Amino acid sequence: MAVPFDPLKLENQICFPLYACAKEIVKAYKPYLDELDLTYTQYITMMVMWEHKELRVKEVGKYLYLDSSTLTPLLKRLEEKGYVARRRSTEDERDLIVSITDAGTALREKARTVPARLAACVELEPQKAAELYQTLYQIIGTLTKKQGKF
Amino acid sequence: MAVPFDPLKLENQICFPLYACAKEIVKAYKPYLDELDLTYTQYITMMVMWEHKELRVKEVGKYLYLDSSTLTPLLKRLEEKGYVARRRSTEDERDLIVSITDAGTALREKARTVPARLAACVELEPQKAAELYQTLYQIIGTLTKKQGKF
DNA sequence: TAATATTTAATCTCGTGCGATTGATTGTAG
DNA sequence: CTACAATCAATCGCACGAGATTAAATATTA
Repeated sequence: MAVPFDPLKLENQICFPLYACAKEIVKAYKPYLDELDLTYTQYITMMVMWEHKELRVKEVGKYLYLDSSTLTPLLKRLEEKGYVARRRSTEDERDLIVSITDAGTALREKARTVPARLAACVELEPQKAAELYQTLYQIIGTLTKKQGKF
Repeated sequence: MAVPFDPLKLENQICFPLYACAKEIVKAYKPYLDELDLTYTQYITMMVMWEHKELRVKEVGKYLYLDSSTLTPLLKRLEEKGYVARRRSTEDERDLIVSITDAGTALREKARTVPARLAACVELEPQKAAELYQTLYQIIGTLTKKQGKF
């Protein structure tokens, strides 16, 4: 008896393992990020700030696929921790400029070992990691093109 | 000049595209799930209920990698919508048994076209989808084994 | 220039998610 | 049998994340 393929079964979903995997990875980061007093979203925000030093909220959002409703409170928390500074642009008062502080730059040193420690947790072969990376960005590209905004 | 590989750059992360991709996919589901008056998490919960008809909260959580702090309010919302029923087990009063209702079963018909419509959005080649599926479950397996609970 | 449209960060509401705790129930060991 | 441990769902606090709206500033157009 052939069992018909059921597209509404959880095990036949491609999106569910993606959703679950993302959650489990964020969970895996937690012990390492706790040492830095950062959540995962704050961590990737700091990554963007470490690289660019100074960005408008809009630009941070473009890198992270997040909008101001998420970023505004998050950046305020990072400001409270002393890792970033927030000020209005003088050229265009609509823009809020986020810049890295010395403490923020210093935090980068503490974070240096995080990627390797996380990678050790995930134990993914380089070949598969590369394929995964390519496929994920392909999907992101397809979806964000359709949804506009990015 | 060789540019040194920087593991703290966003573009060198494997976890970030996973996180971003999961979010974009949930966003892509939205228009289709709006028709069913379900969020994504409610949708996958219904998927589990369509398949198993009756489960303890603990078991639902085992399938979805969620615990009662997320599921209890979510299941109450599904109960309000009339898609599931909640009752205490008589054999073990600690267990709460979730069961699908007729309205919940009927909803499955309305949901039938969702997977195909979403797949059309994502536009992923079957070969890549299969690899992605395998890799994601491999990672989930590695992480959940380490983190216990599952 | 004056009215209108656009852009931007911020705010509000709702629904997850997670860690930690609580309280009730059941299982277990002395 | 009784103290103790384990197992549940539920609750609480906090931090996202998205959609919708707001208010201010800037750009565009009539």
